[in-house]
Amino acid sequence: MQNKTILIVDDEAAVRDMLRVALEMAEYRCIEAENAQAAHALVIDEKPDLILLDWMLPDVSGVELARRLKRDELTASIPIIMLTAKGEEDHKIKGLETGADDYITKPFSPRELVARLKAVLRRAGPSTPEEPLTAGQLVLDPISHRVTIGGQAVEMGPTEFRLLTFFLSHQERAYTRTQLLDHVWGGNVYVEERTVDVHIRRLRKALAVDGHDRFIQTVRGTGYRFSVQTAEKV
Amino acid sequence: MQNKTILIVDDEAAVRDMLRVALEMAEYRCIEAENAQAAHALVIDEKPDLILLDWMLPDVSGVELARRLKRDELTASIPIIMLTAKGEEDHKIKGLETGADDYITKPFSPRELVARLKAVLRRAGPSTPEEPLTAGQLVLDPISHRVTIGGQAVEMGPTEFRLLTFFLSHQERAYTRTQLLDHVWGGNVYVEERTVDVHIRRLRKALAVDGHDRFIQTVRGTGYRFSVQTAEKV
DNA sequence: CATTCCTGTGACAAATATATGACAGGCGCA
DNA sequence: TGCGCCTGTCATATATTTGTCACAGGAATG
Repeated sequence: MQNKTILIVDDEAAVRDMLRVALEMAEYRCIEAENAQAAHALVIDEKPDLILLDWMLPDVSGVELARRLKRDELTASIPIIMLTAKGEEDHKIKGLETGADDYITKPFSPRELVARLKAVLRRAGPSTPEEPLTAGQLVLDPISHRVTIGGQAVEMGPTEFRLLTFFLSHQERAYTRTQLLDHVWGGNVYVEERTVDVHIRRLRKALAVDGHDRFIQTVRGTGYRFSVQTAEKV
Repeated sequence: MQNKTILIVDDEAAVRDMLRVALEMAEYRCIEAENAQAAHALVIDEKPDLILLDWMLPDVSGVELARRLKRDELTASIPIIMLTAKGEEDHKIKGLETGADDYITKPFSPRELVARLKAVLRRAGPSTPEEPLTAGQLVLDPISHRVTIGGQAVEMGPTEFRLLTFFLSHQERAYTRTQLLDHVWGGNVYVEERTVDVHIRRLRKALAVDGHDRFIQTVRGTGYRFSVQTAEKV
């Protein structure tokens, strides 16, 4: 099973750390934000599978953030679990009214957290396959699990497919090998960084329909970047 | 990459040796302590970048030590990885609640150790700035790791990129070669001052899209200055 | 104008980083 | 069990980048 990404939003680093470790033990990948603004950016950027949202945040309240996310077409389908402190129980119902899918009262045991999280994820069902991802002539259809360039089918292995999927949803951005390992392989896997090179090469080879790879640029000293601009330019 | 210092705290010499070997192979500098008291002294004295802390120690328990370190202003920011034995799994999360940033269960592979250690260090480290840096027509986008002048892509090596990044965030100010070495190359590297000249030249060449470099001025007898005013003036 | 500093350049060899081709183990499937 | 496809690692080939030099110009100085 592919790793789910959980976004943790809490202003206390200690709480975030605890949550992160508990979740990573359960094989989830975590990303963190300490305020609503950062959280919003991350939601757009990383498309997490679930959001753990603290009731109280320094800038905008968690409730308000939840409301916004649920109102936005793109983010509405992401389940939200609200974290509330003991005294705030009165707001429970409100929390759910704003669109949260569940709430947990602090303090809670890591076990409980993971259990409820799983429940919410299960309820949300298998994340609906999205729209085809494209880059110029290149089209990746998540539903049929197929890749084509100008209508021409392209074959590749599972890892290359995941890599390409990631690249297509994060174009024009340079990633280090480590970041790619985190995102494509999943946080709790330990492989050599050079392995990324090899898979990049395999992907390039697969995409080089006409003998030229114009999609993946190497960023010397850093890593790689997927970009269609450069690709089309030729 | 600059060498990070890791403090190993474990009462068994054999374990310390193993850890040290694994870490030194990965280019880390190691210091060791076999009890909490010695560990505490070393933390103050050496300011390690990360602490590997055994759960069980002869004097004070590792958990307690972690708690103390995290409570102290000076040491709170140092990441801690807790080492636990197989049977102690239940304690894992408790350990994390006390402030550890990650845990590893013994026995573990050296590779896993190094990987998790890197992950923890990475999380603690600074993150890339998000906003593009600009100077007139010149734009450096840290995200895509690209430089353009009036939309036209500009190629340069990693060092030139770092140099330009520095200049763009410190415009209109003259820097000596030594200062540039400190900021762009990183404090403790030994290279000739004249090396800066060469990189300045390379950067100028890269930026001289139209045949003229108007961005970097020479401050005779001192060093260089990046300024867009002069650049635009033509 | 002669001197003495400084900085600009082009060339290099060594150091690094990346691309490639091969390979053995792991896994699923017939 | 045998076969074929994937994967992660290596060792090796290539490609870039880097730090230094030696030398050419230019600028101050007197």
